[in-house]
Amino acid sequence: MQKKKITLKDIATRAGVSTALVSYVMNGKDKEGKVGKEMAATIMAIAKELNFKPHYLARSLRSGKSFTIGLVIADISNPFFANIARVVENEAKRFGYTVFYGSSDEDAEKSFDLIDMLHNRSVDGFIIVPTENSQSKIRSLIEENIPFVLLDRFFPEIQTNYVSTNNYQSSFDACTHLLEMGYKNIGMLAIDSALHHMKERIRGYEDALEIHGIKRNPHWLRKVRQKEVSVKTRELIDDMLSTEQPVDAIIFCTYSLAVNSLKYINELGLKVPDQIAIVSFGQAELFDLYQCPITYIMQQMNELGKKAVEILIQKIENPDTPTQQVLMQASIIKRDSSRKKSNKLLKRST
Amino acid sequence: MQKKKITLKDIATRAGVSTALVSYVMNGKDKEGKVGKEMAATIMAIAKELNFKPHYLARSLRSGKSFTIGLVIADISNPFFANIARVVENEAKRFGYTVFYGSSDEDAEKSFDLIDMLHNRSVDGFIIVPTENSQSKIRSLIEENIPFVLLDRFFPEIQTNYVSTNNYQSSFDACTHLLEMGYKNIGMLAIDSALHHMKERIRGYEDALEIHGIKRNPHWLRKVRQKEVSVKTRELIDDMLSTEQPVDAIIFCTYSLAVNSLKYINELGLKVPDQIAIVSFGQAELFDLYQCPITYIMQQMNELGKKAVEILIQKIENPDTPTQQVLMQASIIKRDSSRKKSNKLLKRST
DNA sequence: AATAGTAACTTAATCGATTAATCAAAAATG
DNA sequence: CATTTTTGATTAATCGATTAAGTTACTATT
Repeated sequence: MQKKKITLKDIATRAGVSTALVSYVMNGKDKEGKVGKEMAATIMAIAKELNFKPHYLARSLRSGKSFTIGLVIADISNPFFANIARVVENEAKRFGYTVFYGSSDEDAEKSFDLIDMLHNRSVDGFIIVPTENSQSKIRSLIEENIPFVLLDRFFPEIQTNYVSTNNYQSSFDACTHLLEMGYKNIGMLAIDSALHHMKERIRGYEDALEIHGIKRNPHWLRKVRQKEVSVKTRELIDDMLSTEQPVDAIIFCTYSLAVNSLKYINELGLKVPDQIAIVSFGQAELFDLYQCPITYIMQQMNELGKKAVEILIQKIENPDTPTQQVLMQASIIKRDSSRKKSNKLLKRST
Repeated sequence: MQKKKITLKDIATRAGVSTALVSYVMNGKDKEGKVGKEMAATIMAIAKELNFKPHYLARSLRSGKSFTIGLVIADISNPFFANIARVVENEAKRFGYTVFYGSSDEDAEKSFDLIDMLHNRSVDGFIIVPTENSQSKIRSLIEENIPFVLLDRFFPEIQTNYVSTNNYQSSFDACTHLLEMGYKNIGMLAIDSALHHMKERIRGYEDALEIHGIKRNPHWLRKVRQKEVSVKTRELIDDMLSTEQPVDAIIFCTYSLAVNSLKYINELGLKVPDQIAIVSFGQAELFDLYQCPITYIMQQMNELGKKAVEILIQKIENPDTPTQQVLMQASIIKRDSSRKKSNKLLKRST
């Protein structure tokens, strides 16, 4: 149809009025008795006819509000975050906000760039899944008074809004569940990271063993740097299995650890759960499709995403809103991969 | 640090010059001898000191270029598209462009909204994975002279830029591969859609059977509407298996069909490939982790994404660039799920 | 009838950056 | 030395929408 964009001015000219009046009508100020009824109707009609769409950049430039929020997630290839992104997007839309997102790939530098880029594009606020070593940036956001909410992870030493999961409890529950199912040598494969949520997952595991009077074995808890997951996972699993007290169950602390490990377990030909029981953090279709369904810790993705959006928008629209910190409970979805330990001994076929 | 944003004006005031000069320096026009050397240096120094970041909205409003592109994908929960999104993002960044994306969830209406929204936010162009029934919108983009490239799918009746895969060939190859491995009753589970790429996948399958002298059985080719995949898949698989000529191999046309079917095949306790061989479109970690590794058709994701970005940016920067249409070859990754058919007959335990 | 009040618009500044047009001063040219 | 060119900088319009402040013209009030 038309080649150039219709502006307020086009409508104003057509109606023989000023752009201001058109703007008022477009923003519904006519309901407040500021604009004549029939004039308002005329303008609305013309706008509809010309298929007017406001120029958001211009609007934002003038008003200082863009009705956009920046979402910085840690890893888009992790289905948990992909889903969170979708929830955040939908929820934000309900409030009239658009979401721009990017993935930091767990790299602090990259997350800084992303935040800067989004900030330069004038987003009104951020929802951030922070990476290791990103405290400085978070602090500078606070100093610059930019509204934001941390999601899934947070820094206990920094006073910020956050929405996260009680990882200590989840991990404690996971380990307890395995113990109750009759497993005794429970291992944990974790990420070697300073991030609090990871430390909590480890602490929960350790405490559960402790409380149930199980003596921890250093071979059972292995950590690997995020970047090395795909190359180091195998040897760590090997190590867990080849100590004189080999593990009979493993808790995977992240989705990527689970993927890599499950692949290796398949290669080794180990039977789950008879030779090795499994509980994993993260959630994915994959867990339904493995040789046997995998027990996992289900976080309240929908609630996490919604709450984060809610808090952020509150903060954007009223900067005086006090800091809010939410820790949600996760539940453990029990499947075959952690079913009651059978008594018959199965030899591993190495 | 500073609370308010630093603008050109701040720098200009500090340097005792006009904003215009600062703008020239910031845009590197000083290299063209338009600006005095030491003045340029001073301005640069001040900009650095104040940590100046240009206000993109203002810049775009004035210049009419935003250096952003809109990516509309069909379904973010499909790992194929999630990966494409990442490739596009990275490639665009190399050219100085930022990508804003959204998922249409295979819904034409939603894709229109997304496109409009992104257009109102002044993206310079689009990369679109079109949905069924979105021809009208595509045509209007052409009329409005908005640069765009269709990705993964296209409409043969509309003359547009596109980057896609030779789906006919891929499908033909997949079916031929199964025949060569000794399977005779080959089924295909497809999406019931008017989209050309789906029709091509079906045609490739049919032609392969035809050419190898296999008489097609209507029970072997079953289609389901996208929205009904999760509820209808089971009965279609049942049907394929319960006809008097039951299938001994199935080709899944999409990732979601594969996920749902594989889940059901697990439930039925069927052994892959002894009781049912499998080849699937799409690619995902899941295929590595199933009861046996799944043979799949690997599209050149990286090349697809890169080429789409390349064509789009060409079109943006030079609107006279002629239409470009690229069809890439896919390759078939052969795994255990389609290994040579064993002779021993296995009875299905229904 | 004079004044206040209000309904319905318009004016014009503004957001921050870009850029065509212009100008002043210095340098080069004949 | 007068004139043209070049260099280096400024002015001011502009992108499209918002919004405080101002202007009419008309109605209501006393």
